[in-house]
Amino acid sequence: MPRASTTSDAFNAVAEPRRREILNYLALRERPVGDIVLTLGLEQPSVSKHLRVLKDVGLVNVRRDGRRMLYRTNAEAIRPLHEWAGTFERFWRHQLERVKERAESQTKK
Amino acid sequence: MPRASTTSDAFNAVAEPRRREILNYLALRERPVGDIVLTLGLEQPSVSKHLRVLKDVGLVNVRRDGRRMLYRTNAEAIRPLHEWAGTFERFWRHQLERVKERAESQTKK
DNA sequence: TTGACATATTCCCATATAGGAATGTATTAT
DNA sequence: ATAATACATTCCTATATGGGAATATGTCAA
Repeated sequence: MPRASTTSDAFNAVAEPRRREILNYLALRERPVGDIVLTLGLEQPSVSKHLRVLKDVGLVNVRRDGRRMLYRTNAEAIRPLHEWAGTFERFWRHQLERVKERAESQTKK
Repeated sequence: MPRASTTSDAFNAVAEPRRREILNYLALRERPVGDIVLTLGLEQPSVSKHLRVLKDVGLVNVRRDGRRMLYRTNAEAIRPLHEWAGTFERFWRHQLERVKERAESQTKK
């Protein structure tokens, strides 16, 4: 069995660094494909393919404006990721405390 | 060019749902491989391979205990994911507000 | 209509996978 | 020493990938 498709969920879609960059870029406001190409320095077909993946998992929305397509990040679709990662917050806090405690006991010595 | 390796970073490593389950299971306390096998109902070699990936990207720590290997989630390694996703929080808040506003104006009508 | 512009799709390919099966390795118990 | 236990690794295979190049589609302008 190969890896799950990039379009199977948000986790797989954002595993690709360029797609994360695109999401960052499109978070503030909608942009045409050409702007992404220029700003991120990728090939146009490459950008279109990444956008296809992002659209398929609902991470971006699109609308047509003349001959341009305006894409925008759908932040809501990133929440599941944030929430899953957030369940570990209390654990890394504990870990940091223990590191601190050790550092303090070292200083006393 | 194929997809980046699962061991290239935390984003790629956690794209696999079983690996996320393993991280959840190992968050509270360290556990031997056999416990993961029984609890998650996976094949032992499969679990070992997933653990290898998680270890390579620093998402779990290991120590030997006799003939058992005790694994534990390193929550700290999940933070980058949480932080990246967190940068979108203000955007989904805005979106929710707009949804609320629309719902309210609908109610008035 | 024809051309220019903006974007999407297709074709090609090398590569990393996840699972299954079989086997290897390390440690303890007898 | 030998067997049993607990994990790890290797070999196999089908499949999805991302980039590059070429081409297709859709929309506006003259």
